[in-house]
Amino acid sequence: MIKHDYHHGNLKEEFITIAMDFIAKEDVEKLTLKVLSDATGTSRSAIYKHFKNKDALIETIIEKGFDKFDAETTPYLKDKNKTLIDRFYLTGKLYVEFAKNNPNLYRLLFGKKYAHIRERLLNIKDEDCSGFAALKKMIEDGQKQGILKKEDSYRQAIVIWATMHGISSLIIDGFMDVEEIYEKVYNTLFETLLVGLYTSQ
Amino acid sequence: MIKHDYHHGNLKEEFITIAMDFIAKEDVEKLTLKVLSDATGTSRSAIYKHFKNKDALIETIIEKGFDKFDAETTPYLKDKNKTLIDRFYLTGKLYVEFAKNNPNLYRLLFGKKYAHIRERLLNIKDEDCSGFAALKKMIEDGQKQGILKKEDSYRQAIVIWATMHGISSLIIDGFMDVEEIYEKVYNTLFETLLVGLYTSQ
DNA sequence: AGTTTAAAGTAAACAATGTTAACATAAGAA
DNA sequence: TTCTTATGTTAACATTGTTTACTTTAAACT
Repeated sequence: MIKHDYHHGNLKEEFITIAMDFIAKEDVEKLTLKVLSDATGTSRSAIYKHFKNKDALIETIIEKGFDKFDAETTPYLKDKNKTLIDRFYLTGKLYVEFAKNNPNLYRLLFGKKYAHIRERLLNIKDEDCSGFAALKKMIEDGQKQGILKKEDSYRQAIVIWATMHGISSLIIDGFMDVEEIYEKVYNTLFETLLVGLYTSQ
Repeated sequence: MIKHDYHHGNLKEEFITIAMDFIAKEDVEKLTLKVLSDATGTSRSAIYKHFKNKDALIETIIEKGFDKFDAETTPYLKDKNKTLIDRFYLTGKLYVEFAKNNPNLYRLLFGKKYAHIRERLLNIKDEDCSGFAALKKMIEDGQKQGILKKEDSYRQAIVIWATMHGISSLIIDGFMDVEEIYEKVYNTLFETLLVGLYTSQ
């Protein structure tokens, strides 16, 4: 008598957990429905009782991913015990380290492939777009304190973000021997950015 | 009597042309062998007489892509009629505009998906890696002229590249309303970069 | 010219992919 | 107990890249 184990219990949660764990190790491209069914001991189509389709699972992963991203990169953003410059420096470092430690997830969150899903979930221009909004506020604080040039804070935020995104992408997409030069490059980059945003006011 | 049109003539070249044209419009993910066979009026397996497999075609596309990239982004690099700063400014702009005008190709060249192929074709650290090597030389010129800080030119080149790559990626991967703010963002970014690389020497 | 050979095409089959439809089982409410 | 619904399964589909065996044609060699 074959035991079929119908009614698995918490299969939906298990799919999500397995998918997150998988992406921690391998690219999202390799995450197939077979991977999920094998890992749960179910059939390839079982997932359709819990998600409309594969994209709906990916959407959940992206949501969870942004939660993780926010949790890991924002702790210093509002830390009143640190100077503004330290907060910039440390937050930027957390950003790049998040990408380094979670390359597949970072690409999933910020890449093109699932942009149509991401766009449904967040908009940079929204007030409640936590990370970016907090960065903008920090910049405005810096302007008031006379540390940063009084320019359009949205543009300045984009410039900072673009720089961090650029170095993160180059690292995780295989353009550098990361371990050797990462620290030095980050410091050069941060100094460049800070000085550039500061002077000539 | 069915005319089979055996021996197409220059099928290999046609495959390459069609693939390049396709990528000019749609993402490389959507470039299937069926697209190629339909466009040439051949069968899906015809391509295997001209390329070992699909990756081999992609490799050719990547080679051609880098040729195009170099041709379109390097003209000002060695232009003796312009100041160094103008050369920086204009080259950076050509870089971002290449990405804007060829988003799918840019992603193919600089993304992760085909990094294993790209790595066989070029290495940033090589002397003959035209674009990056030329940038480094330009930076060293700038240092001699006292325009740029005397730091490790490799690191400075990475910082400049990362910044351009970052803004390009954000634009083509759907994080901005490009047309509205592109010019202003680029200028803020360039100024930041230049001032940052200049001062505190 | 006639024959041979190799290049360059085809068609048919494979396994893997996401997805759907029809069916089966188990759990809980009536 | 019976009915309903949630949650599984199996089988089938079209599409993907790829391989194998076969076919046609062009060119090379007597």
